[in-house]
Amino acid sequence: MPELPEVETIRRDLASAILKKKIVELKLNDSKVLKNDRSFFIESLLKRSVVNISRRGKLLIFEISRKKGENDINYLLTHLKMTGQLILINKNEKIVGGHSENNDSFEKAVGGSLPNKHTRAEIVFAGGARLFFNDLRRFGYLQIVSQPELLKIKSENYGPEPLSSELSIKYFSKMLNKRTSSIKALLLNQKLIAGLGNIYVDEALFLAGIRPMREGGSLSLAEKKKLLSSINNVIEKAIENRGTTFSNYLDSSGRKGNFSRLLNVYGRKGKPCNKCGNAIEKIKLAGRGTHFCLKCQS
DNA sequence: GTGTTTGTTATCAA
DNA sequence: CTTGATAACAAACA
Repeated sequence: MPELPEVETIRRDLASAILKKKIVELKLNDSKVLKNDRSFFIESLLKRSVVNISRRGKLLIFEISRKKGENDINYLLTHLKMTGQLILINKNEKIVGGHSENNDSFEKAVGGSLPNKHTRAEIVFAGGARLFFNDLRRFGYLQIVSQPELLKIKSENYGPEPLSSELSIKYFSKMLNKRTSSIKALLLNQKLIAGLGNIYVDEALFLAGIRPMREGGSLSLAEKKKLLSSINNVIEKAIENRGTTFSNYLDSSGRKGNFSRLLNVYGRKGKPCNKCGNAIEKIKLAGRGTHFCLKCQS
């Protein structure tokens, strides 16, 4: 389940590996993941290169080079949704392996050698590097958009980014004002705040000492401040640790994230709270598994 | 066979 | 128009 820190980790790794390299071959195995016409998709990418990689929330944005005489810039959007992976295999790397410490877990998480039955698309770069888009459940997608389309998507679908100046306490406070939804549901809403998913919402609420089922509008200013800094804190630390691997997230080298061992509540049902020792509760809220400590969160 | 996992959108309701 | 709640999607696993 890639959320902001996982997508950011992939973005950084790919940026240092594939920028300016020419795309020499495309293998599109599953038209369901393509949001464009197949021939348009190929024409938009083949014999071009990626000149920049950015991110908005959990959406990865590849800026594609123009050909001579072209004025409009196209972008390749990639959303990994729940089980999507982007794995880059360099020329002389073995298809499975290359990561000698955890070959077994790599192969298990990827679903075998590459490509495999979950490989929906493959991009081959000049020099031999291959980028595999794997997605077991096929919720993820690849989409070519123009610059105006990109700007529309970025502004209409996503609220402020954590760790940005746009996510001020003034905005955050106003955003929660008079809201009757649970704070959990509000934090999961990408239009209100971008990039958080089920794991980091639960973690941020634990750090702030706030129960997930509290109504957004019921938070005091002090609680809002605490929550905002907890969100920024957990996102920052998770990026530093290259994200969280819970079920099948892997970074672009096929490695797991290191933040998993720093989780306080997510996936820790019944285990002792790291602060007080009480058992961690798990309930269903906003349609999602929700973890919290009854004693430390109020 | 049943329940559970979650990011996002569609749909319906108030 | 805004807000909120819920189902649906998809595939695998316990």
